[in-house]
Parts: sequence; C-alpha cells; structure tokens
Amino acid sequence: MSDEARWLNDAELETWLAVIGMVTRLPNELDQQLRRDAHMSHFEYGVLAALEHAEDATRRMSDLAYVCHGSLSRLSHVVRRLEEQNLIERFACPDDGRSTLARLTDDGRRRLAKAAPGHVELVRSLIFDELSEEEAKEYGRLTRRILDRITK
Amino acid sequence: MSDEARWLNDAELETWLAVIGMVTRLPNELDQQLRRDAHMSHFEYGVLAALEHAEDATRRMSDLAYVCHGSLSRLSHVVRRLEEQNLIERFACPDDGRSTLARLTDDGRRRLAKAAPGHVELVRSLIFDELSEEEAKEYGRLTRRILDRITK
DNA sequence: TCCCATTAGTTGAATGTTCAATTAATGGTA
DNA sequence: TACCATTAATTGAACATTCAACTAATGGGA
Repeated sequence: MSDEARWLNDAELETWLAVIGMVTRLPNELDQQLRRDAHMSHFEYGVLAALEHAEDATRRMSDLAYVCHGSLSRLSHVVRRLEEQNLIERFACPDDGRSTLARLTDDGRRRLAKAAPGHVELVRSLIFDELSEEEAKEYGRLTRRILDRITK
Repeated sequence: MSDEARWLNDAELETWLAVIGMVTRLPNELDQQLRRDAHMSHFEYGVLAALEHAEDATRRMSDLAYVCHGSLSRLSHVVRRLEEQNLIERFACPDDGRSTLARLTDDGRRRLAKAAPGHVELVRSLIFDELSEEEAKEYGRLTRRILDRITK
C-alpha cells in the first residue's frame, strides 16, 4: 500500500490491457472455430496434436498434461471423453505401474487431419497475416520469455 | 489440403506454441493468485476494475461484457454472484428500457482495493520484471494489433 | 399506428473445469 | 524388510461457462 512505485504506469497498463484481451479472447476464438467445424475444443485439439508429434503417438498422462498446459485432473476427464469417441486409447505403462500411457488411434489421427487445415488457417489469419516474419519471431521470443517465467 | 504453402513453418510453429502456452497458462496463474488471496476469479476482478474506472462507477451490462471480453450471458451470471456479495448493484437504465446498469458499491470498491496490490505485484513479476521498458511497449503494440484482428 | 427485425438481458440445462479425496505404485531409508 | 513421503492418476461433487430459449423494449419503416 505504501509502495506507489510498484503500480502500473500508463504504458504498462496499455500493454497489460492488450495482454488480458489476448489471453481472454483468443481461446474463445479458437474454441468457436474448432467446435463449429470439427466438434472439438481447442484443448482437445491440443491433446490430439501433442500425441501425434510424440514417439509412437504415445505419451504418459502427466507429460501430456504438461505439454498441453492443463492440470492432470482436467486431462484425465478430457482423455476419458476422447477415449469414448475412440480417438485415443489408454494402457498401463510397463516401466512404472503408477503411470498411464495415452496413444492416438487411427480414428484420432483422421479427426486431427480433418480439423487441422481450418484451424491453421485461423491461426494464420489472426497472427501471421498481421505480423511480418521478423515481427512474428520477435513476438515469439518475448512471449516465450514470459511463458518461462509463468512455468518457473 | 492441396495447399502446403499455408502450413506453419518451424519459426511460426515455435511462436505459436509460445502463444498457446501464454494464453492457456496466464489466466490459470492469475486465477490462482486471486482466488487464494482475494477469493475472486480474474474475470470477477476485471469486472470490478472496469466499473471502478467508469463514470460514476457505472456501466451498461453489454458495455461491461465488451470491455471484459466476455459474453453477455457469462457476465449476467457473474454479476448476479457479485451482487449477492453486495459488491455490485444493478438498476434499470432510465434512457433505454432494455438496458441494465451495473454500479460498483462501496463494499465492491473496498474488495477491489484489497485485491489490487497482490494482483499487480504478480502482473509485474510475470511481465514487467522480465521485459525492458522498450520491450514491454513493443510487446503491447504487437499484442494490440493481434487483438484488433480478433475483435475484428 | 402497427408491424417486426433488432438489441438487451436473463435464465435453466448441458457441458466443462477445478477442487479435494482416494487409490495405488514407487523409491529411498531406518 | 518395513515404513512412509512422494508421485501418478482417477473420481465425484462443486462450481463456472456456454448454449439455446425466452422475455421485453426499441426504432424504423409500410
């Protein structure tokens, strides 16, 4: 309270308001497009994509939660729903009895391939059509530094 | 499908993965701090703050929804809960019978003032302690351009 | 004046996420 | 070996958000 110096100045506030808008509106935008065109949320898309890029299209639940930026609980619920649609299958980890492995099925791969073009098109139109190549790189570098702070 | 050129290249993908991490993790981080220290979500904080900065600490519901980046339905539910805690009051708009005005109460102002220092401290530690003054401005400009695209 | 498309807001149900409790396996260490 | 703190994952309840349906007021036209 006695520390006025720690308040945000005008320039900082302007930046901060833009950041709030971005982190609030962008997920909504991605969710809407994917729900409309591919009947999945952006988080679900991220789970499928994270599996596709993994060795054997397989990951431990906790690793998957980390790379998808979600809690293990959230992931567990989401994976159950994806499993019910046969997009993912779960099986015990042979190395560690506590772990569960999740693997992308062929159906899952097809659903992802169907969803990807429209999703990428939206990402491109919102970010990479707006910024020059160098601006986009700089934006990535700055964002990564902040993200590393958040992740600790 | 036939359009390989529209896919993301390595640099774009790196930028995009950082952005996804940011928009997914930052809201969680803000929510956790505010819930722990002030028993409110970041969205609720935003609603109170948006009212405080308004003329007579009063705004139409739909304006409030816009500046808070949420749907009118979401805002309606949130405002009901805040009203139950006497942080906000609602009353009919004299100019337009369809509109509802929301006003910050004295209790609401106090709750916001109590929550603000800890919240600002977190924002500062995540963003403005990481970036130089010029980097923060640049980050704000780039983010704003993307946000304007999202908002159309 | 009388429509009626549009805008503003609310509500309840369906859905999704968080939170806390629980189960179970692991890896040290006494 | 027996203990137990830690890690991994799941589950159900509580809570928040979205979605669709609804009420109601407004502002133009015909």
